[in-house]
Parts: sequence; C-alpha cells; structure tokens
Amino acid sequence: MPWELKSDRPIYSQLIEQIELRICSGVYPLGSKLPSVRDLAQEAAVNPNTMQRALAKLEEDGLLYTNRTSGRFVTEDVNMIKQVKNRLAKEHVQVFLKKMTELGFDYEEILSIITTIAEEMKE
Amino acid sequence: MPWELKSDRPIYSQLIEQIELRICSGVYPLGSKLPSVRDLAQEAAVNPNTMQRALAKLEEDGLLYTNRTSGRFVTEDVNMIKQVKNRLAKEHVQVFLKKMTELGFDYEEILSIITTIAEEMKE
DNA sequence: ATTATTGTATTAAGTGCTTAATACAATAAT
DNA sequence: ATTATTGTATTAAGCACTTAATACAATAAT
Repeated sequence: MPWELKSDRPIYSQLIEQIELRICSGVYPLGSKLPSVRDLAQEAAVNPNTMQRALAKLEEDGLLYTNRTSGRFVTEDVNMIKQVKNRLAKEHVQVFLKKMTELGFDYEEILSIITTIAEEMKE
Repeated sequence: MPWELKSDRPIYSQLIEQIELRICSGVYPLGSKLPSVRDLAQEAAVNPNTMQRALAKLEEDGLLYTNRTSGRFVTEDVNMIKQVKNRLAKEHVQVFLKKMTELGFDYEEILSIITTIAEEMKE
C-alpha cells in the first residue's frame, strides 16, 4: 500500500487519514509496533516533522500510544478501531449522497449509477 | 444555497466546485448573467481577487464567458454542462467506491450501508 | 457628456504548511 | 559502559494562498 499524497490539501491531514485507514484495514494490526517517525517519514517521502504532526494527532485521538523510547504502537482497543471504521464509512456515504443529491440525482438514479460504475470497475 | 467554505483546502478551488455545481444544477441557468465579481465575492465573504481566480478558471474551461464590461455569463452549450454533470457524478462514485473498498467493505456491504443511511437521512 | 459598473492587474502584508538542519533526553541494544 | 535508536523540540527559510488597497480601461447607464 503506497502513500498517496496530493498537493491540494495539507500533507499532515492526508497522512492522518491514511494511517487511520491502515489501522482500520489491518495493515497496521492491533497492538503492533509502527516504524519509527523517521522511517515512516522516509517511506512517505515527507519531512519527519510532518509525519510527527500526524502521529501526534492520532495519539491524541487514542488510536496510537507511545512508549517513550521503544516506539509507537497501535491501540489494543478493538472497539475503538471498529468505531473509527464505522464513523469513516458513515461519513463517506453521507458526503457521497450529499454531493449526488446536490447535483440533482434522486435516490433511484444514484443506485442505478453506482451499480453501473461498479460493474465497469470490476473489469 | 449558501456558500460553504472550509479552511482545509484552497478557497479558490472550493469556489470553482461550488460554481460548477450551481451551473450544473440550474441555480445559474444556461446563458444567464452572473452577479459581478465584487458582488459574488461579497456574497461568499471572500476577497474579489480570490473569486476572480475561480471565475477565470471556469472561463478557461468554457463554462463561463465574459462580455468585457457588461458582465459574465453561463455558457449556452447545453451539452457541455451535461458532460460536466456526468463527469462529476462519475468522479463522486469512483472516489466513494474506492474509499469504501479500501476500508474493507465489499460491494454487497456498500449497497446495504448506503441503503440504510439513505433511509436515516430521509427522516 | 458624465457617472457608475464591468473585468482585470498590481503590490504589499500576513498566515499556515513544509522542509532542512539541528539538538536533547531517555532507553534499548551492544 | 558505550552506542544507537527512540520521540520530541526549535529555528530559519521558502512557498502558496488570501487579503487589502489600489488602479486602469472599456462601456453601460444616466
């Protein structure tokens, strides 16, 4: 899973989202140790300060915790991760429905379009 | 339709999106005259330079055109607007499906969730 | 003819994000 | 005991975006 960073939004917030995603999808498993700030920064081709900023936020949210000098770890609270996953899913759906509704599509049309495009994407 | 501007992304690109949306959804009808740059800027609580930047981009894309000092107008090309609308819809669906898939949901689950949340949102 | 409105351009200042280059303290590894 | 690695903090610089304050030319409105 490569790091996808665009220049149209602050990098640190994109990092937050992608690390959240990695935690929710199991790329960084429950309780596992993360690479060091410097290693993560290098992986993502980003300044260590920027990576640190993202990690600090995730720690503040309780998704990560630090053991002073032994490194940083993913929370062992399964429930918290499930909640984050559900929150993200709900947000994605709401944003999507809002945008499509604003564009003038009704519910039936939305389901129809999503089905069509999903078929296209399978190929 | 109020202007929704957040601080986590360049304002000018949010303006582009929202004006595009207003054109696609008929808030600014085919061939109609837009408010002046200064008026639009005031409506959106934004600097005229920033609004100008957004309008210039939309003009470059062909969605708007300028009559030197009589003002700025929406294109009369129905087809172009339809194309934009379809492009936006497709992009929204693709982004949505990508995010949900990354989170670990399969197609059935996505349809199920979207149906549930759509029901909730009707209330 | 005069005035107001149109789009457009310029300059200077402020802000937030990012990077680079360090440095420090704590502790794991040797 | 020494060394390397950990997270963390600081300072300075550069960049893009935004705002404020103007100004100008063209033309619509009066």
